[in-house]
Amino acid sequence: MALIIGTAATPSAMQTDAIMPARPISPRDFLANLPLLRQLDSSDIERIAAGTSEIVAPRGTVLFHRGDPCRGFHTVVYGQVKLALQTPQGGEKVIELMGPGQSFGEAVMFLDKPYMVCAETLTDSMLLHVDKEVVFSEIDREPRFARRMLAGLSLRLHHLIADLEAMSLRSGMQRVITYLLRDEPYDGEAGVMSVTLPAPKGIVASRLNLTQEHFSRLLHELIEARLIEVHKREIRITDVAKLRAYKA
Amino acid sequence: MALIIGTAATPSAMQTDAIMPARPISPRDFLANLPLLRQLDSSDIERIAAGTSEIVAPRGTVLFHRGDPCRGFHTVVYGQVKLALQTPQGGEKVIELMGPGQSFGEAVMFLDKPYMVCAETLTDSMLLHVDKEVVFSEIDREPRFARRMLAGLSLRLHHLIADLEAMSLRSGMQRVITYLLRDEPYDGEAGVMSVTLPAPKGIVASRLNLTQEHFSRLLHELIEARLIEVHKREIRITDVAKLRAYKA
DNA sequence: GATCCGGATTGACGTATATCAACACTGTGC
DNA sequence: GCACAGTGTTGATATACGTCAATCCGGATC
Repeated sequence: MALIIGTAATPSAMQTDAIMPARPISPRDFLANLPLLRQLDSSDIERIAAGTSEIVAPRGTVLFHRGDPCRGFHTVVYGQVKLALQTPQGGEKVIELMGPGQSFGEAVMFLDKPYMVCAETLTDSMLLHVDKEVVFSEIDREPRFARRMLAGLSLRLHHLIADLEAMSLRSGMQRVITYLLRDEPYDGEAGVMSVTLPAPKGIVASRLNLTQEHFSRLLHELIEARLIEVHKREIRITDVAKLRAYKA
Repeated sequence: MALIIGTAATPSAMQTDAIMPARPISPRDFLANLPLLRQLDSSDIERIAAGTSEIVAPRGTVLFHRGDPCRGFHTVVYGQVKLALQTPQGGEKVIELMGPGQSFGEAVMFLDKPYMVCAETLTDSMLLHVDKEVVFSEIDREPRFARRMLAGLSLRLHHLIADLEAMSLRSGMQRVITYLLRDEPYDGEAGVMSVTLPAPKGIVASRLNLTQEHFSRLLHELIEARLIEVHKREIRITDVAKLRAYKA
């Protein structure tokens, strides 16, 4: 049953509300199925599990603030976590939404700097926290793990650059469209599809660097143009190709 | 003499025009003094040097385009390289300016994806290119190297998030000010200081996500407010504390 | 049902920043 | 000295977006 949770990694497949597994799974099983740790042998997993602690966090829990020191990395078992930047004036900008199977905080772990972002649960959640010490010693012990870690960080960097690109040289409308289409193969003939926003519209808007109001208007422009239909967080795309081409 | 080149790593210390060392240095010496590779023993350096090639590139050379496959990473010996995103419509956004001692392209190396950015020399430059194969085998051989690499990528990620933050929740003016003050200790009593823009104003503007025109206007607003003086690329800051506080 | 609440929408308005176009400066080659 | 190219400035105008404030809607709660 660990598989059910361990593999639901794509954002669009993320459940909106926290779902407890029918039977509780062991941290060990969960760790062993993480992309980062798969293909390590069980003695390695055992060592890592020794440095791992469970965190049960109700909705609205702040896991860490900007400025807190970093003692390891987190991974989501179930629930959803928002990573966000905050301004002194109380504004906030969502960097990323993390769901089951995803992990965060690896990068700061390797630096002697405090967190830059703040992490808060959006739903009741459970996470695992892996101490940096066991990560470091595992890197020394197992080069394959180091390579996985390197690949993981690289991927994060890649996404961050994609975001930077989106924000600096694409319009709000273009950002919305590519967000809706993000895990759609470019030549997919599908025509129609459906996506579910992983969080309230205000949060998604911030993730896209828009105000809630502007996001709302953009969606309605797309509805107006008969390209999508919106019910609550469910968005039906009636013509993928036309949507992709809209004002592009 | 390798030290002279190998240590000039901070952007503000970067020379505007390419300066050839009085005596040419060996790639080996240069590699050995790179932050990434320091404290590796000479046999390691030797192996890496074996996978390294020299690149002499006159101003305006495109080292790689977006979409090109990645065969290793680059490091600047002398000169200056611009990393930029490009829009289909011919627009471009400078991500980073790289000077002597800095390296780029490590992240893509670990992914099976093509470059997202384009790299072009802004001055006559010389670089070293290190093949990914020797990097991978060195990771397997020497965990300290893996950790350095991890730290390097993490730092890059950290900067990228700082950029994202600047672009999404700071005004153009604030971006200019923090750019000017970027390697100034926060409690520095210095009062006055002087920085030299590493590239033509249009390039720096793009780096800050501004148009050249807007950048020009912002600088003139600061001149008007008697906070800075500008001669060509040289900027004298007459009151660091006041500048930092300006419209903050 | 009445009330309340968070989330979402809608409208009127303001503004930071881009765009377009003209021009000024500075050095270089002839 | 003159032409020229690269760079930077300045002004007029446009616009994509944010801000503020007034609802509105659907679901809990009593």
